[in-house]
Amino acid sequence: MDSKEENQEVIAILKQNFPVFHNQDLIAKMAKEARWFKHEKEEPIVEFGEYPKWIPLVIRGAIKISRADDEGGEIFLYYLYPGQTCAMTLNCCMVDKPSEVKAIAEEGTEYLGLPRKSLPQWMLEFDEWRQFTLETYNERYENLLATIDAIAFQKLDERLLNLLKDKSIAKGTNEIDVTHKSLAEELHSSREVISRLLKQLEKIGKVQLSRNKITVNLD
Amino acid sequence: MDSKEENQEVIAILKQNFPVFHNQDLIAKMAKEARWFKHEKEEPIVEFGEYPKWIPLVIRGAIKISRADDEGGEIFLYYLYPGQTCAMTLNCCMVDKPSEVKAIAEEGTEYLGLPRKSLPQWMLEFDEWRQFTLETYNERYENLLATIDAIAFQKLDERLLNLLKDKSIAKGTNEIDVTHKSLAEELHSSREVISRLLKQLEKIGKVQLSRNKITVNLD
DNA sequence: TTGACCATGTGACTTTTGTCATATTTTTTT
DNA sequence: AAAAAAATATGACAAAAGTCACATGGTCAA
Repeated sequence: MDSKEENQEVIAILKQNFPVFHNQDLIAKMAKEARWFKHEKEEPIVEFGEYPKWIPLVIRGAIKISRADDEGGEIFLYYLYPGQTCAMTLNCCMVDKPSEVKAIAEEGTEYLGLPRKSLPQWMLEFDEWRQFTLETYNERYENLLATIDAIAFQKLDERLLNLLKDKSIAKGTNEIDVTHKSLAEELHSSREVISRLLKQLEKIGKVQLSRNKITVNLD
Repeated sequence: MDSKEENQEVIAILKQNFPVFHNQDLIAKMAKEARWFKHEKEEPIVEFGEYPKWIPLVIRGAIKISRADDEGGEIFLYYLYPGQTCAMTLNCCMVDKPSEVKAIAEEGTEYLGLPRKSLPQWMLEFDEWRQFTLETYNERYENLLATIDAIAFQKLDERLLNLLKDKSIAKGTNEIDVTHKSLAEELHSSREVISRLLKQLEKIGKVQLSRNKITVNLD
């Protein structure tokens, strides 16, 4: 396939996953300057403190965004799904500052990376791009508020069940491959506690447990 | 004082508090269209679910932003100080949606309200305004991350002390007029627990307690 | 000044969560 | 196959935070 055909395909994929964009000129520029990224499951995409150079337009899979503290503590924030991008990265790219969050591919994930140097120009030139930027900020702001609600107002068992439901959505199946240990890390809790709560959830029929796998009952 | 002189004064105050803005044209438009707001201590500025019509450029005092859940629960998010504006309001005004947070004057507070209808035009016209918008989003995003860090990683006594220090900064004095009850609400805890923790903090010399007043020792 | 209403203090107890120790089972490595 | 590593289970206990009950003392209005 020659480069022109390839470009046509990128444009098609962009249009399919980001129907927000209509402006042909903008779409052409995005397709032309974008680089294609693939990440395997569990692969780190952006580390805490790293300077992102590409804004990810998610095409397939899900990206897990989480926050880390000084002593290896971690807490899950939210997922990025196809059709979305990351406000944090957007911001980092606009002002060239290090990321305050960590991004990991939750599943096999593909995204189009837009180079940061193009942003200022697009910001000036395209109303659609400004609109997209604002909506992205807005969505992430809401995600963070939802996270705060969860930590401040919910008990651990409730948060655990919600996390499992989130993962089920992120993976597109109710069979989730996780260990109790990794769940504990994402909720900033301890393995034993999570094991116990999972047992309780199993007892009341919300989940089924097996080794390295949890099946969520979506009602 | 005639309206032209008054306008000159607004311009001076704007420049003084928001040195980010240099563009005379933008400053003139802001001054012309802004409305002046004053709020007494404890006065509500924006309720949860309300549609804000004015973007506040804080001139004096401090605005407390907090989040509420369905059952009257509440949690403090952050303060807005002179020279700042509210990303949430900015967003609400851009897309005309209800506020997801609550704003209350922590002290006697004054701000310039910019009418939402002017935003789209300024966004197109002024590079400085775009820049200011982005920086505002960025700051609020960082505030929320800091809040999440606090709730997820810190214990209640640490959060309590930090809240008192924040208030001390917001009020510009280390003598704070608060009741244990209101502190408990802001931290989404209970009055008795806060009373006990305050006693402990007093014992180790971090604060002095008296009725309706707490003196913070800043070291 | 008397009673109503706050704000605060405190003991006793519960719930939730975290920690430690130890056991069992499965998987992987050698 | 034996040893090591990883995942899970579980009891006992500790710490953090929440709840209930009740006491005390200040403030303010009638």
